[in-house]
Amino acid sequence: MLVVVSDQFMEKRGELKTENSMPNSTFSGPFPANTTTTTSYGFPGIFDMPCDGDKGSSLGFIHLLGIQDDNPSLFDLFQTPVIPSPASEVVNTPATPNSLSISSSSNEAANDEQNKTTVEEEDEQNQKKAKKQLKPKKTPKRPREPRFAFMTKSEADHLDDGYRWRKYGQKAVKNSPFPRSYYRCTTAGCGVKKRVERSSDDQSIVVTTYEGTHTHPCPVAPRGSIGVMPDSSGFGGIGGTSSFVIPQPQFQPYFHNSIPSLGFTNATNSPFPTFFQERQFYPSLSSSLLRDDGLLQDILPSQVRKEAKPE
DNA sequence: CGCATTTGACCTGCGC
DNA sequence: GCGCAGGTCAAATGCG
Repeated sequence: MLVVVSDQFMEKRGELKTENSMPNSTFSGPFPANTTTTTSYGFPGIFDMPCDGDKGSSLGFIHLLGIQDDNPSLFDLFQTPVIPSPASEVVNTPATPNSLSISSSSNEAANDEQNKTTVEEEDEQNQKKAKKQLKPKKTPKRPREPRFAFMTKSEADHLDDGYRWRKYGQKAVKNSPFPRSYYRCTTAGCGVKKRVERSSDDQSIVVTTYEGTHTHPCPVAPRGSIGVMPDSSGFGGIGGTSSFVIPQPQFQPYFHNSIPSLGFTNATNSPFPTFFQERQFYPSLSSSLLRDDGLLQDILPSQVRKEAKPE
């Protein structure tokens, strides 16, 4: 089971406070196949994610089971790109990029009280200060990149999505026994980041948040991913896969009335999740999905379903 | 040796 | 202003 959520939706709806407000448990499945779930964000939709639980690694592929069509929140928003307004985002940006020096001053003040420090310690502190000061000034607060947060049921924390990531940090998360890991795309010039953490409510659920958009093609075509499988059932052939095409967290007019092209998942920098594109390409699909209990079985060939859900 | 990961320190934003 | 928590940096370390 997987639920995808973009904070742009939430922000547009004014329901996103902080990322930590993500009510993980709200998204936890399984959802009955014919049930529309509305999250606390007012984000209705049903997604199904067959998982490769045996291998503990990851994901087979993503199913968009349906979106409540009479609710504008998701589908309409997907069709209506919500590019964060820099003006609104940067309104409160301090005009002083000197915060670093200010902070250094306070450090010096603090150091003044520590007259017992040895020469070595002072040198070390000076070196640290110098090192800090050598850092390029922090750029003014940037508008936050569009983000996708989604949950996957997996024993593996870091899912192979075809891109190469470097872990650059890990932090303990308040009210959660599990740390949050921070990854950055290793491709030069690509500033996409992602955070990975386990749900404190269900440790089998991994919450992954992507931020930014890849500026390059996927360097490694995920094995058996949606994009590379010849099976064009629309939801990708699967079977023993351990990776998938990660959604590209971007909202672009690209989707609006775009011409369906089944080549969209060719591991390129396609700006949007495959399954959302699918949704866009077949807008009538989910309507029927939601009105009957066909759902997955209506979408997928029986053979694929069998592979997807070996249980 | 080069690259990835770990981890403690630091920076920053936000709420009180 | 202060403290807290999230996010990032970068040196140290590990690994192939």
